[in-house]
Amino acid sequence: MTQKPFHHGNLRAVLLDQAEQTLREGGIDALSLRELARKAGVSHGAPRSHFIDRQSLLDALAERGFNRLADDVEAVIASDAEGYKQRFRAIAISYVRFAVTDAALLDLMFTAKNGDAPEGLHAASGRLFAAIGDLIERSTEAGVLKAQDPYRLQLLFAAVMQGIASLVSARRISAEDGDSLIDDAISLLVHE
Amino acid sequence: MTQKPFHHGNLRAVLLDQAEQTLREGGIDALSLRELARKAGVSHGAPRSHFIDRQSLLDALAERGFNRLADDVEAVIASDAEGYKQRFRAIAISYVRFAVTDAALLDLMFTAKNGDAPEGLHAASGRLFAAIGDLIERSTEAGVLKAQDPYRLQLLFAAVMQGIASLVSARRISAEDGDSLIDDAISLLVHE
DNA sequence: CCTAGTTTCTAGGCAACGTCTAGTTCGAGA
DNA sequence: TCTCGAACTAGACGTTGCCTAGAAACTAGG
Repeated sequence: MTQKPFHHGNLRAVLLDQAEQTLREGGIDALSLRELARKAGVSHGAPRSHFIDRQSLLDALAERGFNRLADDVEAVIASDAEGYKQRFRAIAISYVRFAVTDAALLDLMFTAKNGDAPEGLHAASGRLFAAIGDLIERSTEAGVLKAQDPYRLQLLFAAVMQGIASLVSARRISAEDGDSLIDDAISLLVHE
Repeated sequence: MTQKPFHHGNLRAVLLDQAEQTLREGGIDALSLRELARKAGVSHGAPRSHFIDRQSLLDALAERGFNRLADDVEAVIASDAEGYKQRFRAIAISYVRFAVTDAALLDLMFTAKNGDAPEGLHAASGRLFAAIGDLIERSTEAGVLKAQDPYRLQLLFAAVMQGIASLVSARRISAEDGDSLIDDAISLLVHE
């Protein structure tokens, strides 16, 4: 019978995983540091060694979310197999799927904190937008975009995705309608 | 010297106004029922007569938000003076301005509660989307829209606005960039 | 191997909050 | 005028985030 070691050794990662799960099941109101500690089998003060604040935990969660989304987008871009239109579509679908399965986390990611975001979070969100910008740039060179200014188009694409995700996440439209909207939007933005 | 009456008489409205103000200044984390009661000069249990829950207060706030936005949109539609493009633009600008000044409230409005929303809230959000749908319909008859299915176009327009508002509200883009994005988006959707 | 220093975790305490309940005050209708 | 329900008070309970002192365990440098 192995006895519980004093040092957990992996607490930070465990807390983040559990927090993400809780966020998925019960939303942000269900997320409490003490409850997280309880589930991890540590004392209520233990999380403080890894997250000075509740907000600091939320920031770390948002950062992970951005990185996961950026990974998806970069993977799509890296797969040169399909055409540009298909790649835009794949990105948008990833985005909406994320919005469906992790609505509360997406909220967290796009809720402006008072003042400024910590460095890691800012970098992670930058990764996502840079990846989108990259695809836009390549598409511009390929001449398949219906607009001129790449930066503004990048913002517009991000806005459309974020908007669809927001409506789906708020249950205002179904995930299927979300997919239809993606097709509509991409048809307006990209010709192939 | 008039003595403080036992019955406040207007407590519900006062609480809502103060809550909206607090939301504007400190975000949702700064919103507490007890603090609201303190500012209103009533006991900490008084709000319970009007809002059984904290969530019930938030729902009421979201409902007011939707109604205010719907009022704006309906007012724009009612003013037949300008062309359709200008009216779409005016609506979108109202939307983004709302997102800037009441970011936390907009978050509240588009955050899916677990389960279903109360009747009043659902009706209020329906008003907003119906108003937008109305303008879309009229524009379709006038033949100034670049897409076919009115319902999907309504959703797309809503998604674009919500997306721009979301990015602005999250401070990811400036309000000025938001206005530029509106022009870009409307150019794609409407010709005149 | 051992020891000093640092990180991780425990344990206890504090103020604030949401919620519940019993009882009080007021106003409006029979 | 009486009654009854709505609005409000006051006190309590459990939970939370945050703080602090100190114990435990890992990590280097000798």
